[in-house]
Amino acid sequence: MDDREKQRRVEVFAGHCRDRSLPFTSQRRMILEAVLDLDNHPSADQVHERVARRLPGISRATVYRTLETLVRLGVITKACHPGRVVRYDRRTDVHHHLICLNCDEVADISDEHLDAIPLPDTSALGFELSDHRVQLRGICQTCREKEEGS
Amino acid sequence: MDDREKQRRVEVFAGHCRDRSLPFTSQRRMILEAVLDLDNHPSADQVHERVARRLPGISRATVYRTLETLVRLGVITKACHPGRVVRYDRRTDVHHHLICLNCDEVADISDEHLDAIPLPDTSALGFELSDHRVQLRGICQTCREKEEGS
DNA sequence: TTAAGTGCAAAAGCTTTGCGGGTAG
DNA sequence: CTACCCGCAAAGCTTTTGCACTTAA
Repeated sequence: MDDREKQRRVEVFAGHCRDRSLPFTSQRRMILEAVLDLDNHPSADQVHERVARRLPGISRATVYRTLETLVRLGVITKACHPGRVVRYDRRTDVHHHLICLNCDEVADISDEHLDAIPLPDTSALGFELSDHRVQLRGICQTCREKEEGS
Repeated sequence: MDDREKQRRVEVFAGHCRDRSLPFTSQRRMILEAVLDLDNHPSADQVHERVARRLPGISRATVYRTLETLVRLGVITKACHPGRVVRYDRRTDVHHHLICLNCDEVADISDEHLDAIPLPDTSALGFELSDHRVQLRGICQTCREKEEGS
């Protein structure tokens, strides 16, 4: 992500903080910047590792708490995947995922046809629909190469 | 799931065991039956709790190991969701999920239009596509009622 | 000033692993 | 017989929580 877009996203977060009278701390800013730098749907620990390069004393607890705050404010999202750790996604727009059923990795993919599919009416179920994601499930290149090698 | 369908699924698993010379133990059969009984994308611990009703001595380790075996054989699947525990899905056919962004719960939904959407060509990315799922994201009825109440 | 955030350390929750004994085929 | 599974307990990871101190506004 280029610096201009990153700066814009940080400003959006700063605005949310002002609106809600929440302190805009340097830790929070750096945690958001770290998520925006990472394009691999990082776990909290991977975010912590990256932030710690710039701010060596930062606590894991702060990273865990801040990531949940960012999700609650809608600044970032959680990625849906089959694994056992929470993973975050810097993207908040409609996009889709390639999911490897062998290693559980998630990669982004954009496709305008998938963006435009007609969604069913879920109001009868009491479900308030906001948006959608398509998961394309299969085997990633890395895992295929490993299988061939073995 | 009705008993006939359950019986059929158990037979499919028994066949896989015969093909691969794997022991078809009573623990394995009861663990599969428990997953087939549960329609809420249960965690390993929820499966363990249900199996333990019929087989009080069963170990958590056996449940964890057996669920992974069932996934590897393609008898059940893992559900993709935003939470921090692994959750299993008795369904192996194409279907879709309602995902609550508030409580992370997953509910099944079937829709023939979503089943039939055109999938992009991922071969250029080295990704071998097998199938797809659509995640419909929003707020579930339970969470909406809680919000109104507060 | 003060409400909220931060760091630390301990606790809690989920999952995996090593091992001795048991069992399906 | 023999390879594989089972139960147990301990270890390993990820995430949450309580508390004293610090800080943004």
